Amino acid sequence: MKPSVVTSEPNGHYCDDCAVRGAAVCSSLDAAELREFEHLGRRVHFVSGETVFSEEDITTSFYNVLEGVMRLYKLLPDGRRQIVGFALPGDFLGMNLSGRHNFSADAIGVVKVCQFPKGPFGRFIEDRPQLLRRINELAIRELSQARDHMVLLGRRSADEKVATFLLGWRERLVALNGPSDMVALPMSRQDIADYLGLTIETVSRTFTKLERLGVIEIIHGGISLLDPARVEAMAAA
Amino acid sequence: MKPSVVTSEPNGHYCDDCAVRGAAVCSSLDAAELREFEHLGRRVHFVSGETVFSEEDITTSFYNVLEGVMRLYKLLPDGRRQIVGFALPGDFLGMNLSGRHNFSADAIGVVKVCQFPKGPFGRFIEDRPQLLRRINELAIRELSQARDHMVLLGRRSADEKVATFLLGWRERLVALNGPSDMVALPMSRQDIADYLGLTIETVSRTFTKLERLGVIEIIHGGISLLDPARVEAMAAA
DNA sequence: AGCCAAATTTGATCTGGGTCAATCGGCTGC
DNA sequence: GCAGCCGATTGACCCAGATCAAATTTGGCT
Repeated sequence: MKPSVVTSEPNGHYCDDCAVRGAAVCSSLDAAELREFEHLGRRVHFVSGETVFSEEDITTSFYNVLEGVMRLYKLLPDGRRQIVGFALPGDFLGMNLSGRHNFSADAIGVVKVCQFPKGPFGRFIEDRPQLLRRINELAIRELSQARDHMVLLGRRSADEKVATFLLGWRERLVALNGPSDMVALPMSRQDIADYLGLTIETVSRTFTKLERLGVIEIIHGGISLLDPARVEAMAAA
Repeated sequence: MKPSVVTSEPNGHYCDDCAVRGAAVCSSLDAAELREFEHLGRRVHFVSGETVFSEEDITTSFYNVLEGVMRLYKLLPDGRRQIVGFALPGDFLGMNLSGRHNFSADAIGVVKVCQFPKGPFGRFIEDRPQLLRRINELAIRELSQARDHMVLLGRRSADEKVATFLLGWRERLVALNGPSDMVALPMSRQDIADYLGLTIETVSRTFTKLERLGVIEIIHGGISLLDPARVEAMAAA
C-alpha cells in the first residue's frame, strides 16, 4: 500500500502517559532526563499499510514504537521479499552506519511511534553514556535474534519454522500483554511466509496441518495454542 | 576437532606491532589509552579446528581477532549446523546480553586473538564513551550484515547464494589484503554449505558449474575469479 | 442484505536441491 | 613409492516445498 497522510500530535506528547516508558530506550533515563527527552521527539501515527521508512531512504530519524506492529523487510530487485523482523511496542529503530536505513518498515494495522530527529537525538546521547549503553544492549539483543533467525532460515524444515514462529511470537505478545494461549496474528499469511522463507501456500497448509493434529485452533485474526508442549516438540529438532 | 593446547605469550604483547591496531575496536583509542589498553589483553593463539568458545559457555572474555579465520556457528540439538559468520582480523567477538556466548567459534587454520577478560575490559570502557560508540558501531554493522544474510538464506537460489558468497568473501579479503581476483577459501566445502544453508554436494556442483561456465577457476585452497561481472550478474536477482 | 475484491485454503503437479552412494584426488606417514 | 584417509566431486534418484490453478472464505462498501 502507498504511504498516505501522516498525522502528528506535536503538543500531545508527554512521556508520562507513554506505555513503553519503562521498557524502551527510555528506561535508561531518570525523570529529569525524560522531561528533556520528551521535547526531542514527537508522536506520529501511521495507518495500516503505510510505509514508515524505506530501505534506500537517508536516515533522518530514530523511532521508538509505542503501539502497533510493523514489518521490517528487504526486497530483492526482482521483488522477492524477506521480512527480517516484526517490530512491537518498545522496539527502537533507525540505528545504522551508512546513513541509510538498510531495511524498509511499514505499519501492520495502526501504528504509533515516537520519532526523534537524528541530530538532536545524537546530541542528547553525547553526554549520556547510559543511554548509549542501553542502545548497545538493544542492538546486541537484536543481533542475537538475527542469528537465531539465520538458523531457522538456513536449517529448519517448514513445520519447524512455523512452530518456532508461533512460539516466538507468542512469547513476545506475552511479554507485552501477559500470559495467554490466544496468539494474535495481525500480519498476513504472506508476511509470515516472507518471514520464514516459505510460500504462502506452505504456511497455510502447515497451519491447517497443525489444526488437524489438534495442537492449534485457527481463529479469527490469530490462533489458539491448544497444546503448547506438542508445538514445542515440533519446533525443536 | 577437539580443543587442544592453548598457548599464550603473556609478555609478548605490544599493540605497537599489532596488525589490526588501526582497524579494530582499538581505532577509537589514542596512543596513551592504547598503552593502558594493551595491559588488559593478552595474545592467545589457536591451532586449526580448536574451539575458541562455545555457545553455552559463560562469557568470560572479549576477543579481538588479530590473524586467521574463525567460523561462528550455532548447532541444533540434532547436529544440524548453521554458520552465522566468519570472523577475520579486526573483528570483535564476545558482546552479549545473557552472559553466555550465543554462538560457538572455532579456528580455521591458525588463529591469533587478543583476549580481554570481561571485568577489566568493562571497567576500561566505563569512562570511555568513544570506545563504547565504536563497539556499538561494530554491532550495528554486524546487524546489517546479518539482515543481508537472512535475505540470502530465505530468498535466494543455490546459484545466487554461492555467487553472493564468493563476491562478499572476496570483498572482505580485498579490504584486508588489497585487490586481487584470487579468492582464498580457507574454510571447507562443508563450512560454505553450512553458511549458505545448502549441502556440501550442492556447493560442490555449483562450483563445478561456475567453472564450466568459465567464470571462475577452482584452484588449490580457493578460486580465481575469471569473470567478476558474470558472477555479479548471477548474484543479483 | 448483496456484491466485488482480496486473502486464504485446497488440490494437482513439478522441480531445485537434498539424499544416498560411489569414486576421485591429495596429503601423510611409513 | 605406496597405503590409507579425508575432503571433494560426480552420478542416480527422491522428496519437501514450490508452482500453478481453482475453490472458498472474508471483508469492505454501497
